[in-house]
This record gives sequence, structure tokens and C-alpha cells, in this order.
Amino acid sequence: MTSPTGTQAVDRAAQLLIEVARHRDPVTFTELIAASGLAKSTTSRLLTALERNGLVRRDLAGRFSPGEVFVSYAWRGGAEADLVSVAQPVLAELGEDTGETVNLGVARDGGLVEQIAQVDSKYLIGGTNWVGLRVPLHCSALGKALIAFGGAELPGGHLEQRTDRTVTSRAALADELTAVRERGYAVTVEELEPGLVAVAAPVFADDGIVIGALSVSGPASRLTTAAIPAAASSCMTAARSLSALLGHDRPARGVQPAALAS
Amino acid sequence: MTSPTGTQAVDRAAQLLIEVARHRDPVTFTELIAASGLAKSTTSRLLTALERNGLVRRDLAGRFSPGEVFVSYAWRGGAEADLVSVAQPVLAELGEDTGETVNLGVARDGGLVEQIAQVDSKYLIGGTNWVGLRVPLHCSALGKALIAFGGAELPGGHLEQRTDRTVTSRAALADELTAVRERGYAVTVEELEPGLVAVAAPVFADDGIVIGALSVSGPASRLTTAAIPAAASSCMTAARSLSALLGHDRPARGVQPAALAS
DNA sequence: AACAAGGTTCCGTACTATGGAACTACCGAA
DNA sequence: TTCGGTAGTTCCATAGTACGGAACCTTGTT
Repeated sequence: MTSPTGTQAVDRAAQLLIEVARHRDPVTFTELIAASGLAKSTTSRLLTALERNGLVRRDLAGRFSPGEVFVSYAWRGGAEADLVSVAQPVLAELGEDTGETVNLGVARDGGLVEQIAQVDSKYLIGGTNWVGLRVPLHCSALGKALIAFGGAELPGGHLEQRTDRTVTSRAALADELTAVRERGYAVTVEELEPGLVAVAAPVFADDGIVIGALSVSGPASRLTTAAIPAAASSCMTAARSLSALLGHDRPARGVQPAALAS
Repeated sequence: MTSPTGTQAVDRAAQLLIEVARHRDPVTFTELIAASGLAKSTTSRLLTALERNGLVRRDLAGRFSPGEVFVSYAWRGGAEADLVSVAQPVLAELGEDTGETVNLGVARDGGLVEQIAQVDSKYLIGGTNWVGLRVPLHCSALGKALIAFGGAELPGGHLEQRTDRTVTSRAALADELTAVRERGYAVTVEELEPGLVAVAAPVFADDGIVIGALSVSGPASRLTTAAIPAAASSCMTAARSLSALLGHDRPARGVQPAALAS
């Protein structure tokens, strides 16, 4: 059986590249032969081509890691820029849906979450521009969503009491995070700022790790206990579709290894 | 003229992929045709193959950005893990050369630099294990090297006075950074901790941005004014060879576009 | 020294990739 | 609405690239 695409060589090379990029540690030539099912000579030729183009790198022991092209993409922050641009339409739709301020947040060092994209509320009373703003993990909906699903770690030390409703007990927080995992979304009610209520849901990358969270924020007067479930539901749907755009739960990735060999 | 490598299709696809990965913004099909000099049909076929394998992504407007494989590599922190492993032999040699404690540092949020790899001093009096330790940019050699070459930004606000020799005036610091750029290396003499002297030089990624710095640290008794230039010179040499390993100043990257077309 | 494992190069053949042309889709203008 | 122009995909016969078995080289092991 042959693939009728007219790109056999490229498909094979791409699968080798993916095999290298997905592994955390360098991959050996032999492992690549096993994984692809290709002939030694073919594998050697393809890998040499990938190496020549800077897509893979060979260390002194002859093992392969992703090459300079990957490295400079990552250092440049390409993934985050990409996330913002891919997310934009999703944020817009969520904003349309709920009418409230919508934010995309990612974890930062030091137990903080930074808002990296925003859609403004349709109401006169709504959030200001929070892009670039960093808030603590433990008292923001974005932060709780990140921690609950493994996208961030709560730092040691004192948990700042931002308002009289801020949860500062680690035990209480742990219980709440369990609830977050069960529900699929996080809520903060006036824990960061009096009168501010938010819900958030996690965003997954294609390999299942959490890379950020999506939130809907508004005044306590609109996001009442009764209104929260609907907002949370929209938020979760949006987060899921953003995850899907990033390749999470993608049903089948191109050619399967078995189909590579003749 | 043809390349006698037996990998024409893979080379061409790799060049298309690189063109997409290098650009900060999405690239159009037409730009890719121009850049590669290939026929429309060939370009279309190759791009479809890359897309099918998750190496590029096509947005709604039909423009191309790096695909999920790049995104998840970057989010996973693959580049940093890679840096540590690529750097290890270079650090080891620098340690051998100078006998002092050698560190690799990268910029973190909040005006800090984190040491992510280390080789211990050969002497009994030397640095302890600093891996994971974060120190301020303005009073560490690593930090100054990073700021001077654009790899980090000095945060606003108060510059902490760690010792009586810490430079806390922004004007004085600016002057010193100019000197760092001219010399190619940074020095701190008892500015972070009494008795501790260090020199550092920047490490460049393949596209010329600064991703980290390499330092040599020791007690003031050994790293005297007279001994500093030699240590700094070794440090710069090591930093340059590490940069070279990362592809910086690589003379020619594989096949040139002109050679792609038949 | 002989062997084994890991990788590369060689070379004739088979079949994959090529690119011109035809085709489709979409857009803006008249 | 029709019309041209631009952007991109599919088709197909042909050329020539990529294939893989086997020979060969290199390095580490018994």
C-alpha cells in the first residue's frame, strides 16, 4: 500500500523529526529506525538532510535532538506570540457570548499569572486593560485554574491576603482546587479585589500539558452566584476549542508509523 | 545543477519550514514561492505534507506559522533543557581551564538571573551549589552581561544594596554596561557578596539574540585585579564556542535558496 | 585479534516527485 | 450580474530522485 500523496520522502522525514522533537531526551539512530520502520540507509539519508538544514542536531554520542530552528523559535518566545494570535478569535467569541471582560493568562515565575490577551467588556462597568498585569496565583481564577491542572505551582511562603475574602489557608485552597478539577473551572469571588468576580478554565497544548487559562471577569453585581455557571460553561467551551486549535485531542496526526514502511 | 545528496524533496521542504519558523509573523503561500523559487504545485504539495504532519499550521487567511510540534517543544521548555546539555562540555572545559566555579545563567522575570548549570571549583574554597539560585541582575556578573547585550532588562524601582560595593546608581550602572559592551565581558567585585568576584560573557543563539551568560566565580583572594583578565578571556572564549554550538555565526546553512530550483 | 554493533556509502532499479497546464475558488470592479 | 484577476489545488506523463540491499567503514568489546 502506498500513500497517494506524492510526498513519501517528506512524510517520512517529518515523522523522524517529530519523533526527535517529542522526546525529552536525545534519541538514538537505532530508536529512530525502530520507530519509523525504515531501512537503515533511508533513515541515515533523511536524518543527514534534516541535520544539514538545522532541524535536528547530533550530539557527540550520535544521538539526535531538535536543532537550531527549534531552539531559536523557543527562545524568541514564538510559542507565546502564537498562542495570543491563535487565541484572539476565541477570546472575541467568548466576549461576544458573555459580554464580560475576557482574558488569556499564562504562569510566570514567582507564583504569578500574567494576562497576555484581553477582550473588553461590552458594558460600561467592566475591567480596565489588564494586559501585562501580573496577579498572584492563589487569589485569581486564572491562577487557580492553572494550579489545579498542573500548569503552575503554588510558591512556598506566605499567601498574600488581598481582600477579606482571599483564601490564605493552604488546606482550604487544596480543597478548592480539587473542586476545580471536578467542575473543570475555577471561580474567585472578591478574593483579588472587592466587587470583582471571575471564572477560568485551563487551556491544553497538543501534548496535554496546560499552557494557560481563559477567564471571564465582571462585577459581582452581574456575575452573581446564579450567573456564574453559565459564564463558566461558556468559558470552558471556549477553552476547549482553543485547546483544539492548538492540536489537543487531535484525532490522528498525519501518517501513522506503520504506513511509512513500504 | 543538482544536489547529489538524494534528498531533494526533503531539503526543499526543510527550507520552506525554516522560512516559516524564522519569520515572526505568519508567511503567505506566495512569499514562500518567492523565497524558495519552486513551482506553485511543488510548494503546495510540500506545504500540505508539512501541515499534515503538524510542522506548520495554516490560519484562516491561508498564512503559515510553525505548527504544534514547535509549539509544544517551546512550552515544554525544550530549549532550556537543550541549552543545559549542549553547554555541559563547554562548562567543563572552562572549569578545567580556570579551576574556578563556572555557571550558566538565564534571565528570569522580575529582574533576576537564575543559574541553570554549574561546574564546581577545583579548590577547597569555592562556590557552593548555586543551581536554581536567583540573584539580582544589577549586582551579578551574569546579570550585567545579560543586560549589556540585550538579554535582559533592568527592572524599574529600587536597586537593592547587597554589599557596600553594590552599584545602585542607574547612571553609574549605565556607564559600566557600556564598558561591558566594549570589553565583551562583565565583572563584579564584591557587589553581590563580600569576598566574591565573578566575570561573565554573553551566549548568543543562532539568530543573534542573547539567551544566557557564562560566568567564572571565585574568592577575591584568587580572582585579583591581575587575575581577572585571564579568567575573562577564557570565559569569553567558552561563551563564543557555546554560541557557535548553538549555531551562532554558522557560516552556511545547508542548501541556499538559489540552489533549490532546478 | 577477532567479533559485534552502529552507521554510512554505493548503485541499479522502481516508483516517487516534478512542474506545466487545466481547474476551482474567491474577490473586487464595472 | 458578469467579468477579469489573483490565489491555490489537482491532474498527469515524464524525468530523475529516492529507495534499500549489500558492501563497507568505524568504534568499542571479549
